[in-house]
Amino acid sequence: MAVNARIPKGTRDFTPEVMLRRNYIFNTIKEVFHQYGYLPIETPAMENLSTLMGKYGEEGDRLLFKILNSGDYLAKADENALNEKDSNKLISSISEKGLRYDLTVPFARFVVQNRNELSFPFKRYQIQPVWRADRPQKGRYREFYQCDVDVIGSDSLLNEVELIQIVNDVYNRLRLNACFRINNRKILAGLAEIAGASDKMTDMTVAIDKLDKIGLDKVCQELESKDIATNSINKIKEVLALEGSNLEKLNFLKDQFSGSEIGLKGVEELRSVLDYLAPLPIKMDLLFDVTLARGLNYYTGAIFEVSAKDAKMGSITGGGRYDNLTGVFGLKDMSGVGLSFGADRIYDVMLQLGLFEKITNLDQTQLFFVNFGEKEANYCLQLLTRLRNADINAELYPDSAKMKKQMTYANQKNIPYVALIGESEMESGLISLKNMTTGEQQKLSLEEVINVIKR
RNA sequence: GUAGGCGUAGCUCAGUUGGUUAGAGCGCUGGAUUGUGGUUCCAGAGGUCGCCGGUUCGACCCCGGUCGCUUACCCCA
Repeated sequence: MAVNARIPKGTRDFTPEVMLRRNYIFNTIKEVFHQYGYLPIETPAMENLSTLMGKYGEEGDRLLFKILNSGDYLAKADENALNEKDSNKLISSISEKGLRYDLTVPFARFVVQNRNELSFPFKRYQIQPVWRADRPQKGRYREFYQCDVDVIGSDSLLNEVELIQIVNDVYNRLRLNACFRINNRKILAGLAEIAGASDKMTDMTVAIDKLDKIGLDKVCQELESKDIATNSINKIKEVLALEGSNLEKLNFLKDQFSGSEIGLKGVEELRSVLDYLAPLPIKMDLLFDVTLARGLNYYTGAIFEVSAKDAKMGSITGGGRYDNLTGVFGLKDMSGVGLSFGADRIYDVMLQLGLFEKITNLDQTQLFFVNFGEKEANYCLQLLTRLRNADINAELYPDSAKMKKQMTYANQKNIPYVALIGESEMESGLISLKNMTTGEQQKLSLEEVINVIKR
């Protein structure tokens, strides 16, 4: 009985065709990162569960993939938990490792562990898969890639500015129209403060984050259900109704926050960032959005979220500033800011918008040699070496199969040129070169072939 | 964890108020074309209708269960 050839739910295989496109995205992102002085790191797929647990909230713990201990793990299992069938209690005695849930927490662990090797501010990027055990749906996978870029060890707002420029550059290069929304956790804290609901800040942000999805009435309902006072809700409503330009909104909030130090700080931070950016060429929309909250609790300053303007998809990039991410690992006063590009969603959006069609991919085979037989194949090997030395991707069909079969192969691989070398070509020293797009064919010397393909 | 939708050829899907031989397009294989792919024409292969059980003279169709996929909610890239 054959084993079912399947992969786990929410995971994917990537064919060569898909990988060429994915690499185009990854390479574009990397090039921009390099331009701004960020360098790559990698961390292991698995971390100790103690590193991961408790960093993403209760929901996050549930969504962590845990790795069963090696060996006879049941021998050391907590017997009480086992008898009571209490999974949560059992975990710590049978599993001590888990797959990473994002790249930010492993990065914080990395910074603390390697602090003596690093020079600060430390600018790194990291492009690796992460895993989440939630239910897959549109644009959501159980294994997906994040492209994180962070700078840690500097609280300068120039870092925020730089990251916004990076996002702008990446989406310009990918020809994707982006809408960059920005807010500041301190503004949300200020809002909670002037509404007299400071203790309910998390509930408040979670609720108002849903404004564009469920509408104002439902948001107020949710606020009520969280025991937030009616006059607080009215105050919050007033701010949510805010319209106008980014600066108009900031000015309005400045007045509102006269009694909130933290709120004013948030307004000033955001204003500085926008002031820095004003004279710079930013093509994407840049929108101050008071309703932007973002779930992760470790953000303390700016928060960002980017969506594609022409496609229906969740956010394709997100991030923010965190003042104390390394604190839990014993390193205080390390402010950092960063964001993460969701490569899989970017891919889905670009596919949806047909943006891959214009990309000519240089990674593919450029010249294909038909195999006419033993003698001819031997002759081709010499030519292939010279072509590859001239930086031309070239291959020879391994069997002297029927011409039709070989041509079909070249066609399906989308190879633009085919070389035919039989007896007459070997005698003349020329190559019959067929252009697979136009169907034209001519006899050329090797040098001429190189020139035609390089053109 | 909650709630919907869908499982028929390699892929995308049609189908029958339950009736004997289950269809299309694309793809695949062969031929027209033994030194020419893509286009065109001709021919062909390929399905226990997800699985198990029930109702029925008879089930791809109806019912129950089960597995798988998918969408939305929570949450999130």
